[in-house]
Amino acid sequence: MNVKRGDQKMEKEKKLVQEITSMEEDFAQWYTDIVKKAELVDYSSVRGCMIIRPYGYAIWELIQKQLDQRFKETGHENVYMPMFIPESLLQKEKDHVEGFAPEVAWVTHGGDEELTERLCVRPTSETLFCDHYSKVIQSYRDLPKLYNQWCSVVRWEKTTRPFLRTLEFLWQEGHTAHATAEEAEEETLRMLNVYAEFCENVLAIPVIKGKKTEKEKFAGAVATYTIESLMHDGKALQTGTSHNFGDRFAKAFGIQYTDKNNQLQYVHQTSWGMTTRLIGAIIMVHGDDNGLVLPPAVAPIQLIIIPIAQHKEGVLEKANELKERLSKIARVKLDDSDKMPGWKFSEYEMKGVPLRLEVGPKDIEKNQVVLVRRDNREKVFVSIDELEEKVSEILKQIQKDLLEKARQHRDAHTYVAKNMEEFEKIINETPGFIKAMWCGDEACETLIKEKTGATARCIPFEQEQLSKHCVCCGKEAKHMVYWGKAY
RNA sequence: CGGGGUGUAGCUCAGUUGGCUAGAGCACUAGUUUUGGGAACUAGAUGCCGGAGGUUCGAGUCCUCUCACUCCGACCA
Repeated sequence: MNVKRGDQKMEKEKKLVQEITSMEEDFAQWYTDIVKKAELVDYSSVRGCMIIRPYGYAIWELIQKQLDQRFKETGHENVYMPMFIPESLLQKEKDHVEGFAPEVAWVTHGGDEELTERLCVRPTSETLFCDHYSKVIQSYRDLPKLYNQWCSVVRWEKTTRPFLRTLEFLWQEGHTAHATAEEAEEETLRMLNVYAEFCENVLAIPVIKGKKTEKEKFAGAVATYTIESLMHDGKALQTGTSHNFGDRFAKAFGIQYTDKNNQLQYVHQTSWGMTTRLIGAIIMVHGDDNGLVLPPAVAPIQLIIIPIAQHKEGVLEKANELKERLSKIARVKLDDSDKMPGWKFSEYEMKGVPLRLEVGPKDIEKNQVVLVRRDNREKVFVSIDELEEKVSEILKQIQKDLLEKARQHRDAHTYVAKNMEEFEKIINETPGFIKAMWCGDEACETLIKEKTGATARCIPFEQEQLSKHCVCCGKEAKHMVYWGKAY
C-alpha cells in the first residue's frame, strides 16, 4: 500500500481509502486488497489454496442456491461422485486425459501401503459420470439422465490467485446423457442460457454468448459454448461453459442403450460448469476504490443498520425495531458495536453492502431514517412509515443499475479491428474486447496470440459482418470473433 | 515453469559498521468520556525476526539452501 506523504490534513482525509490500493494505480493489488480486507478469504498453509471465510462463503451459498434452483427447474437432479478416479478410468478418453494430465494430483499411498493403482484427485468428473452411466443406462426409457453435482475439484496450477485460480476450487458440474445428438445440443444451449440469465439477473454481469474455437474448446468435447464477461481492467473472464460431447465419451466408455427399434445406440452427452471464480468476477466487475460492491441478489447483508449516538435513550431500541421489521423483506444486520459510526460506514462499504441505514436521535424525532446506496453514495431521507417499500425499491434499483453500469463499461471497452495494426494498437492502448473477422484458420489464431497476447474468447451467436477479410491474413473471413486478454 | 519484489507483534513497518533484555504506530483487552465519515485518555497483553544449515566469542543483521506470499510472462475454470 502506498501512503502518500503530504500534510497532516491530507493524510487524514485520505485515510478512509488507504487500506485499499486504487484500481488505477495497480489493479492486481487492488484485487488482492479487496479479497483480504472484505474478509472473503484468507491464505492457507498450502500453496495456492485459500480459506473461504464466512462472508465469502455466504456469497457462494447465495450463488449456489439460486443456480441450483434453476437446475431443478430445468429437470436436473443432484448426485455425488467420489473424489478419486482410478488412473485406468481417467485414461479411457484420449483427448480428455491429455488435456488434464499436466495438472492432476495423484494419491499413491493408503496409510503406509502403496496402492496397486494410483488414484487421481478429480480435476473434473466426466470419467466418473461416464463409468456410472455405462452401468445404469440400458434402454431409451432410461434417458435422458440429467445429473448435477456440487463439489470441489483439484487442478495443480502453477500460478494462483484467490477465486480466479486456486489449486482446489468449488463448483458445480452438470453431466447429462441423451438419446440423440439434437437433444444433447439442445441441452448444451439450454444450460448456457441458464448461465447467461443467471449472470445478468443475479450477478448483474452482462455476458457475450458464443462458441469456443477448436483451439480453446474443452479437452474431449465436440463443441464448447461459453459466456464471456469483461472485467473493469479490460481483461476478459470466461464466466461459464457448456460442452457438447457428442458420442465421443459414450464410445470410449461404452454407454449404450437399446432404442425403440431394438437397436443398440450410443448416448450423446453434455457437461457444464460454474465455479467460485464467479466471486472473482463480481469483485472485478462491480468493485471500486472503496472496496467491494455486491449486487443485492448475492449480498449476504443487503442492508446494514448503523445507529448514531447509540448510547442515547431510544436509539438502539429503534434500531432493533427497524431490524425486526426489515428482516422480513431483506437480509439485514444491525451493527451495535461501540465502534465509531464513521468507522462502520467505511467497513461496510469495503464489504460491499448495497444499502446502509443510519438512525440517530434527530431521525427518531422526525420519524425518519437515512438510506445511503453503496454503488453511487446517493443519500435519501425516508419516513419510517414507508420504509419497507422504499428499501425493497432501492435494492431492486441497485441490482438494475449495476447491470446497466457494467453493460455500459463493457460496450465502451469493446472495439473493432480491421487489421493487425489496429488490433495491436487497441490491445496496447485501450484494453477490452476486440471484435474482428477471422478466416477460421488456427494458424491465424496462434499468430494473433503471439503478437498481441489476446486469445479468441468466442465466436458470438450474434454475428456481425465487419469486413470480408480476416484481420490477420486478409483471406476470406468466416466468423466475427471476440478477442481479448483473459484471466 | 522462467523473471522481479517481499518475509521482524494480528496489520504496516523501523532496527546503525554484526554487540547487552528486539522497537513504533495501528489493531487487541479493561475502564472512563465520546458517537451524523475510520474518537480521546489511562492501564495492560502481544514475538521460533518465514524455516534449515553455516561463518563468528556473539547473527534480526553476513553466506548457502529452502519455503511461502506477491507481481509480470508461458498453461488452465
